[in-house]
Amino acid sequence: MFKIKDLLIQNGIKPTFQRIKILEYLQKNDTHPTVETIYSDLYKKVPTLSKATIYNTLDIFRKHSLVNVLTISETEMRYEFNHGPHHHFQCRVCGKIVDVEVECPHSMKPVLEGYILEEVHSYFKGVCRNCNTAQSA
Amino acid sequence: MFKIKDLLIQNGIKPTFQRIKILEYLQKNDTHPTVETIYSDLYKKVPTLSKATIYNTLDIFRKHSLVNVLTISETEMRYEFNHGPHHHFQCRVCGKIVDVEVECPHSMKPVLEGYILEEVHSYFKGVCRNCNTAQSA
DNA sequence: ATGACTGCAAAATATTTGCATATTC
DNA sequence: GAATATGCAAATATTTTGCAGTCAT
Repeated sequence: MFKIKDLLIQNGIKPTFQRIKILEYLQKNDTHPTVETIYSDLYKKVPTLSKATIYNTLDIFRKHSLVNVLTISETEMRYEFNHGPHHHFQCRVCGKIVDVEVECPHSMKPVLEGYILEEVHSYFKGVCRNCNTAQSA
Repeated sequence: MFKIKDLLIQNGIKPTFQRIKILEYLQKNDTHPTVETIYSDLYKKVPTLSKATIYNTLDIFRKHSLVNVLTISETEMRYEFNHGPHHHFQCRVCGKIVDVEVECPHSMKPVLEGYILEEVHSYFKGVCRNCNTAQSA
């Protein structure tokens, strides 16, 4: 029931109302939202919410690996609930970002001896099925 | 001798002094610079250069696939001369970005039927050899 | 009660735009 | 000479910061 709240406590993060709502939002929405989107959507339920709090909160979540930050967009950051390793595809037409499961060795280690590999990010761009079929029709 | 100039002409881009210098800079420097870095470095030789021109010029180059845009940094864009497909590694300590050759199938197609795949971006983060050995020493 | 969190507003940073001047062919 | 490119400065957009007031435990 209080999974999100417990998750915060487990990570040593004080479970305030705003933090719970923001993390809940990310868990429920796999849309990789911008800060602006999070703000607009949560504003309805949490009218006192400010963007500064969202930025601060996301930064804390990131440090605890509760959320991932995507740099896939060229103009602003996208955030997602951390539900394990996967990649992303952004549609050039509608702009939506979807998760992609890719089997990919990412065999960098043999190439770069002596390097410490900590993060692997991959993303793809193109046209999604919806926009593709819409154009063809 | 005028390879860069010819390259611009071939692409239907008017080869102005600024454009030649910017593209030359990117060809000679594989440091994946920011606009700020390009500006600081070129300012010495091209004192009249403005950042607006750099932004405009890079946008033109991008449209002609002469340069690639990297979103690997969370705060600003990085640019590189387009010398074929490869990936990137950014060091968490020194911030430098290096090219990485990775054999990776990126077998997304079987996963996302009906999608048009146009771009593949992959980047890695961690600690580079220099910073790694420096820390150990 | 106390220490941390929030919200506001201002600041900082990155990028884009409008327009007069300068440059290219 | 005509058209386009440049440079400046202002505008825009995103993210960060300082501080007074509020909230959770």
